[in-house]
Amino acid sequence: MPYDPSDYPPFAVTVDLVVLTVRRHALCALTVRRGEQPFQGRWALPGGFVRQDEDLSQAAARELAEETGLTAHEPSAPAQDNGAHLEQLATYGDPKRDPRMRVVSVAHLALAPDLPAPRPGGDANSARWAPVEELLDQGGYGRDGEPVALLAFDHAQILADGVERARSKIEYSSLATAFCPPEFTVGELRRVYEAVWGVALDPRNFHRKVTGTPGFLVPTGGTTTRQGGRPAQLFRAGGATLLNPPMLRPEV
Amino acid sequence: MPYDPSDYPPFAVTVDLVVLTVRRHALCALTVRRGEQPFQGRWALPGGFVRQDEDLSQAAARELAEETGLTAHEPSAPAQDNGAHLEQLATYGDPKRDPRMRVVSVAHLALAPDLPAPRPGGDANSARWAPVEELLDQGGYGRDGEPVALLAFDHAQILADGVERARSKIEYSSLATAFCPPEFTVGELRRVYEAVWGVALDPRNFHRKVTGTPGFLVPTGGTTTRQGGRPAQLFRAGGATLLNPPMLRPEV
DNA sequence: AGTGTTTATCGTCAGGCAGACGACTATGAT
DNA sequence: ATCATAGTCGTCTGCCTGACGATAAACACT
Repeated sequence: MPYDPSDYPPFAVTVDLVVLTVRRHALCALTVRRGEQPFQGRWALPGGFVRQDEDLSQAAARELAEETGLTAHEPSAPAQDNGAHLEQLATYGDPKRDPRMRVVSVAHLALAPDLPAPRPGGDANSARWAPVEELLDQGGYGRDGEPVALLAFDHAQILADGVERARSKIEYSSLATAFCPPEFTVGELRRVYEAVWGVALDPRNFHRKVTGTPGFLVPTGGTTTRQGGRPAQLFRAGGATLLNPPMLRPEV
Repeated sequence: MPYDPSDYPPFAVTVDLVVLTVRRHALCALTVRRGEQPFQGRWALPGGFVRQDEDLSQAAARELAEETGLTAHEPSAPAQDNGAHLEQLATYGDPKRDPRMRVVSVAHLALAPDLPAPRPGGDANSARWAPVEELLDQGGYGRDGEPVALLAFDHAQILADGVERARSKIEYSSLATAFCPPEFTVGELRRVYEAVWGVALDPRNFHRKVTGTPGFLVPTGGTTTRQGGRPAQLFRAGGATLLNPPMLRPEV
């Protein structure tokens, strides 16, 4: 297959972001309102064009910073500072996915703690955290009675893929800590799992499991009572990234 | 971030293929010899440009058919006919990955049985199955004494990612059957796991595990003796795609 | 101060599964 | 006939999980 570098079909390449967080016991995704056609006025995932001189991961990190102020770290490093976890998700290139032209979008998945920077997009009117349940439950109505239309383009599919990635990845990795602040309790981590999976977990078995897995949690020595009830130990994420044996997601 | 559809940085988009099979107890990848600059004469992964009117998965399936004659089926469907498993792997877009221009490559992973069509590329001189161990063991020498140079472009990284995907995915899915012919024995399936993981497995525990997992294997009623020794039952891949609990890869 | 509520943490027990490994079976090779 | 090879069935032990009882330490009442 010889090919001429000067004779190839031109594409536009974008990055789209699935930014997830846990708010009020619900898994939420960052959405922005579109200002132009097509899908004007509809909600969409944040994203933008990849520039000529930047890598895909750089473009994703740049878009994430522009939309949330979060800085990203690589998938290999555990979440130690306030940055968000960022990893490539998948690439979407259906010829008809953008009616204007041929656009290939490299979707990325970002996991962030709840509101380290409470300004999604700077313009609060054009960006919001929406429960993924509402976004994926096609044609429902939001809490404010506003009809929740389908996301623009193929973003509902991208979001669904990102949510599924997050749900499965917290099973066998310590990624759930990316949803937590730098210091957190076992109960807070459990509520993350419960929100992402949409199930209730036994607090006693969960506590045994996460504290018994070497390298998962490192006690900081402090305690907190911010959840009410008996004070709980504070932990940081340990160095382990892969959990073996994994957390088991209850079936059904 | 308003953007003008007529004003965007143009990219070339390609698909590259990591085609894996198991030959002679070794995990092998399909490589082709490059005829042009850059990296002329070096081995590379098969691939090519995405056409203006085709989807990414279509482009990958087309390239796979051109190089091997295999037809692909979707990741959701289990391998029932002679086709190969094909799924998207990841996308590589470093600005310098191709010295000539900005190329974004959407890599795909294909798993095929050993030689259903023994013509890799039609031109036997320009394509070959190479053990991934040689390809990833940088700077070694092949069986014929020829120095095994690094793969062209970033293809060593792409191959490593594809191999890692395959290694982890056969843990929790029935994907290992994609390396087997339509009918196979438990022992043949075990040798697939051993080749992909590079470990030895206990035949008795393996047999108990795979025959005891509902939906993994369906007996055809026939037996074979092609491996020597006592005749073995023949199986087809069952409908189950996810194994729960998963196969456990021995550590270290 | 006492009582109830909430959350955290420790313990116990039974069932399931995996690793180690013995035993037996059915072929082909010598 | 004997051996080598590969397949198949069992047994046993240890670990992990799910179910769930019990205790501990805070706060909000009255």
